[in-house]
Amino acid sequence: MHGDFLLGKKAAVTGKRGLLEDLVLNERAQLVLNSIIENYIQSSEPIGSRTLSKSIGVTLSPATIRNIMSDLAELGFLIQTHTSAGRVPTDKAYRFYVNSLSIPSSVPEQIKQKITLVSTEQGMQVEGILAEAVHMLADLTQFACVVSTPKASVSRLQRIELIKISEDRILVILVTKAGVVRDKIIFVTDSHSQEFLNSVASFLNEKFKNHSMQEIREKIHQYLVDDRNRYHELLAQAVRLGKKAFELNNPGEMLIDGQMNLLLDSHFHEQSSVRSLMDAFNQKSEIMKILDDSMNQKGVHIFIGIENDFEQLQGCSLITTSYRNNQNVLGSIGVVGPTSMDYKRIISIVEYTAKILSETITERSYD
Amino acid sequence: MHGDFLLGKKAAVTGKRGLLEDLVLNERAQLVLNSIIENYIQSSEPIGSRTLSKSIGVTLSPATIRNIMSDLAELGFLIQTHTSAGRVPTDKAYRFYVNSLSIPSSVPEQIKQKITLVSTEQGMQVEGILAEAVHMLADLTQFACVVSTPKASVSRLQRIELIKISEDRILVILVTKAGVVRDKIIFVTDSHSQEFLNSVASFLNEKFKNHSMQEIREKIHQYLVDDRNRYHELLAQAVRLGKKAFELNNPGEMLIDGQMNLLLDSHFHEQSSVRSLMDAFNQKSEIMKILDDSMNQKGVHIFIGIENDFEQLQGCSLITTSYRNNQNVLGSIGVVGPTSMDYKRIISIVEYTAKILSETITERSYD
DNA sequence: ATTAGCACTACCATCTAATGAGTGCTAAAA
DNA sequence: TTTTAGCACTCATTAGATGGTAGTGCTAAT
Repeated sequence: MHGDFLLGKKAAVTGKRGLLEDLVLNERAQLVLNSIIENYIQSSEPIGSRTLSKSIGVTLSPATIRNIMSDLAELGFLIQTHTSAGRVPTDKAYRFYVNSLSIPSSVPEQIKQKITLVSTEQGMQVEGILAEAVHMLADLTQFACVVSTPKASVSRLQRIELIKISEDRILVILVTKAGVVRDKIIFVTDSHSQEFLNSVASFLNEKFKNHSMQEIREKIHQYLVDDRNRYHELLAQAVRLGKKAFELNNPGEMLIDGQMNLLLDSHFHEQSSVRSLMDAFNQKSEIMKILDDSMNQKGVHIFIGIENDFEQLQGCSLITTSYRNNQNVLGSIGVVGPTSMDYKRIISIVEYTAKILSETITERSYD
Repeated sequence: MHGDFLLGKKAAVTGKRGLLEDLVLNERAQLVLNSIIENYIQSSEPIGSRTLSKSIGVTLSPATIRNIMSDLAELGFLIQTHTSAGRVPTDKAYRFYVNSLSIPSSVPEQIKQKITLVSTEQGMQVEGILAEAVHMLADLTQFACVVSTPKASVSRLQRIELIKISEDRILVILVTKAGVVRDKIIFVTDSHSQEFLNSVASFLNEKFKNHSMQEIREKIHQYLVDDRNRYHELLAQAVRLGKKAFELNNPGEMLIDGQMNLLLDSHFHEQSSVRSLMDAFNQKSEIMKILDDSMNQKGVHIFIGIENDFEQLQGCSLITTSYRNNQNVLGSIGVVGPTSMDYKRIISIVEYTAKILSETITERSYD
């Protein structure tokens, strides 16, 4: 309870780091900081000492709060837009705040009811379900939302079909266990009859059903290097066509929804930042990278402002988590919003949405 | 020839000052009007008599121009934002202007080079090509662009595949001649072996290949009402499954790109109009209707502001045209921008893009 | 250690010209 | 009769000036 001014002193002594690890001081400073953050999340306006002294639970005079704020500012948790303005939390502050959110807050029943995927009823495919999920998420959060489609490499084969289109073109249709249908055209130098393609397809189906694309590619590679297989006509052709058919050519798609929400959001009304942000969405690759990374780790991932490696996203925060079926992690879904978003709320919504999405997709999986 | 000299006609009818009835003056009024429009398209700022007197080719004093402008205003071609402001063209003026563009202006070589669809190289499908086309169009025009995917009803069957997913689910894959692959799941009450499904599929393929979906649906209907077919086991099942498989369940999709362009466009910076415009895009159905209509008529279609039946689009202009393969008109592609868009330029770009798109898709068609 | 008081800062909304681009009208010139 | 010059007028936009307000930092008293 005592030693409030130790805040600054201790900061100096400990090199401004051990400060908030100190229990006593920590509690009050933390209270003030969290209070500022939550106020700011609500109002989006700089918080002054007077305002805070009223809204905060404990009775602290504005002057006291000013002292604490001053220290917090010195530690880089708060900044002022100008000399006589209130304080605004920095990215560092949000990080601190988010870390302190130990118990994941539950989603209000009212919101839960909104998070349902109706697409199941129709004969809709995975892509459609994802589109619906990301749309719903955008609607609920009023931010931009992204979802990566299931990675081809991890998904396992349900069925392959080869359809002769012309003398040199074959349409390949891959159906994965996760319920994704992919089609692409491969070009061949020598013509095959549809009957022959059928036997190749059934050979491939037999050999590779239930294997992941990654595995299949590896096995095909083995066949290819094994010289003995040359003399088995069907096998040789199957391997040759299979190589092309399973070649990784779909780089993993990403669906975006709610970009407008950001444009209409007051936090992004500085023209320049909006432009580059939209470019970031158009480019896709960088955001894909983030989604891919978050696929491989459990739980919710939070990237706040400057923490983003991708420069154009350094003005926003990202909240992502993975979705899965009962077998594999398939992809990630996430929200892109201002750094001053309501983390508690958004995190819980993203989490819950991913859960529902996972359940829905599991239902639809072909196992 | 649209020689509708609205100007002259109306002037004659109203006996307006005798000024604009005269052919010579008429020409001059037209010159002034077109000059105002083209100036405004460039600058987006109200055009005053002094400015115009300088920029216009003919030497006319500001005072004279004021007189002409005053008349044009009275005829509803121009309005003033406030008493002492310059004049701004109305929708009626744009319509007049567009009608007077008799010779379709050609696309500059520089732009032509930009309008190429690279997707052909990869084994990309029609949907991908459309996405690329609409993206390119959005990039080039800096407006929002839409394209409708090929209508299922007119496209002809290349191949159908039935894949057993579970006891009660069958994955149907339809490949059309236009190169579109559609998949959907149908639910059945009694289980079939994959072998049986194969025979059903090959039966359907044999019977219906090259027929349009519309025709197929009709034929199936005939089979259904013909009682005799009940006793042919395969036929009966084929018809039953075929009915579900060919059921029109994809309402025709639409791809949108470049919505942001509108949001960043100064003409749409009044919050309210932006909102409703974006809602219009989200709704899709109304815009689809416009695209569908324009599919059935040749050439480029232009809808200026108030001419749009759809209220939320009455603040913009639409320019659409159809694309096709060598057999059928497949869909439409279009641009949505401010009424003050550079019609000459946009029209020619839309036209040329559709041409390239048609060529690309024709190449990829399975004929 | 906390707080009250005070001087100070900077933003913000409001008001007031001053400016300037534009008009309409009239009367003179072509 | 048509065109133009001239003039009075309108109204948006801009730049200063002003008072109010929300905030700070510092100091001295509690």
